Parts: sequence; C-alpha cells; structure tokens
Amino acid sequence: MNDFFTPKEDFFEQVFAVVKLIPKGRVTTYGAIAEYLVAKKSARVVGYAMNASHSLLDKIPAHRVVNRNGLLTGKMHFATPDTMQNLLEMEGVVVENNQIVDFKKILWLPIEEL
DNA sequence: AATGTGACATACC
DNA sequence: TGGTATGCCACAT
Repeated sequence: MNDFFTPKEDFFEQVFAVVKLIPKGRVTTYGAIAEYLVAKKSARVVGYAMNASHSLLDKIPAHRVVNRNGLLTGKMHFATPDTMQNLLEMEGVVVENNQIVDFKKILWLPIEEL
C-alpha cells in the first residue's frame, strides 16, 4: 500500500531490521537471517547488506553477525580487524581465534525468536 | 543492458 | 579432514 514510510522493500532494509533486533550478547549468522527472510539461498546478499551498512547512518551491529562457523569473517571490513572481536567481547561474547566460543549457545535465531 | 562482485553456504574430491 | 569449486541472488559499476 503506502510506501510513504516504506523505505523500500530492499533486502537490505529487512536485513538491517533483523540485525538491529539482535539482543546484546547474542550473535546470528548470515544464513539464519537469510532463512528468516525466506531467501536462504541469498546468504551472500545478507553479507553484502552489511557492507552497505557503512553508508547508513543507522547503527548496524554487524559484529553480531558471523558466518555459519561462528567465525568473524567480516572482521577485516571494520575499521580495524580487531574492532569486531573487541565489540563482541565488550558485550560479553567470548571470542577465541576469531571464532565465537559457545557459538551455538549464544546463537540467536530470528526465525525462532520472532 | 550486461558483466562483475561478494561480510555465505553447500557439494565435491 | 580440509581445500577447491560452484551456486546463489541482489547490488555496484
């Protein structure tokens, strides 16, 4: 209907919306978001959205989004490679060797929580 | 309009 | 058991 308040149904907006809903101290995966958006095939696009988050004024906790292995693959895209891990640890997430400890425990799945 | 790219995921060897 | 290859789909150029 009205697209006045609808920024666009771009995949990005949906991805950002979910990422911003990630509770502090929790993490999620690209595949989980993509799956929540019924586009699990487009997991790459989810990551691509994160790349675009740099241009947005919205604060996207991209550091809470990791790959399926719980590995901080996107750390290199932050200001510094240490930024991502630092932010996670600051929120209580234990990261070791660029990998999240007890990843499955703190994994937050929007498809289940929402 | 077409080609290239990528912060993933899965399959195969 | 781990690296290589391909698929995937939306955005950028």
